Amino acid sequence: MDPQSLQAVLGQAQAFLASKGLRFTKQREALVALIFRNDDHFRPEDLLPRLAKVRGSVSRATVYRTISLLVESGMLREISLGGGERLYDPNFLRSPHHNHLICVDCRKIVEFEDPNIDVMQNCITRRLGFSPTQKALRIEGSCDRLRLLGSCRNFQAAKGGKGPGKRKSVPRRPSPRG
Amino acid sequence: MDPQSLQAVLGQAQAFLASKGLRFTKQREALVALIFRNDDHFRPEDLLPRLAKVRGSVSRATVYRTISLLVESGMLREISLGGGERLYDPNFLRSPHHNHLICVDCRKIVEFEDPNIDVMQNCITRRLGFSPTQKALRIEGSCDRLRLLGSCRNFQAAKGGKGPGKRKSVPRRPSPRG
DNA sequence: CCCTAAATTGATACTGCGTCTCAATCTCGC
DNA sequence: GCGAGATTGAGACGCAGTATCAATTTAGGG
Repeated sequence: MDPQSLQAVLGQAQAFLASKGLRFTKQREALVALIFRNDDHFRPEDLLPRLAKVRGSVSRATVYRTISLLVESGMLREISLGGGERLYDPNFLRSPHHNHLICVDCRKIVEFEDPNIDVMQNCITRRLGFSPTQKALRIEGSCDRLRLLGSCRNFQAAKGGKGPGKRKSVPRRPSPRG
Repeated sequence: MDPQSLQAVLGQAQAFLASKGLRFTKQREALVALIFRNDDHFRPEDLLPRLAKVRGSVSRATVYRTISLLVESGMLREISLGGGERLYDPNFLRSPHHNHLICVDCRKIVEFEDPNIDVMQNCITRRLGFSPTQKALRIEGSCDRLRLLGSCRNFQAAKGGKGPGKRKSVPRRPSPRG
């Protein structure tokens, strides 16, 4: 995200907090800046070490509290992969209608927009007596074509690789087949 | 599930295990019977107390291990709600193509089938270079109409209500707004 | 600038869910 | 009955997230 947009996002967060009589503290500012600096989906736990590098760290409790506020403000949304894993997605500000396609094997996530599926989603939702919320449609698939090109499992490995000590390769897969 | 179908399911489980050189033990049989006796989505932890009533209990580790096997066999599927909550769905044997609509407020789940959305799901999946897996399409909505009729939050309350001591009303909702 | 009320923070304890370990037990085929 | 290998259960363990609470920070009034 370019610096100008980031400023706008910081302003939006500040405005939201102000509207609720809450404060725009240094910790919250640091978190918002970190979250919206790039487009990555993230886990709250991942933010801790990254914060430590930037400023004098922010406590875990504050991270979770701030994320809740951002979700409440609509600036951030939770997306849930399989396996109970949940990530947060900072890209809804730019692209409010996108959905996610997730690879069942490597958990790679691709964002997409599709007006047809939006219509259909609304249709089904209403047919079943629900109200559409413009939220969370998730499709699973297998990116085996990409895997053939070496960009699937390797994609994951590349992200976690050659980093700090703790490298847990493809963490959250049950895979009971010893 | 009628007794005859349940027999068939038990047979299917046994056959799957046999095909892998595994054993159809009393514990596994009890679990399969419990899981497929009715159509409810369930959490593994919920099975423990229910098992205790039926037979001399099965350990937690065995419950999780057996569920993994059933998922591997295709008889059971995981569905993930928001909030990191995951349930298991025993209904794919009967209705292999159904999807889930989930109420963002009360977490009520409605199953539905829709050939159009299946086609579209395949189309999008392929367009993005993935292979369809016939798995997990999840839509979120708000069942506020039902709530007006008193069957949404009350629906949850009714399920947990008037039971044992521990009644945690509408458990897994963050709801940071005091 | 000082003061007070209210919001915020961080350390820590705690919880729930799921996994791992390992010795004891069971089952199958012989 | 025997032995290899599968299975089980108890409990330790780990992780993500929540709750608690004293100490700190901030806004606003005087």
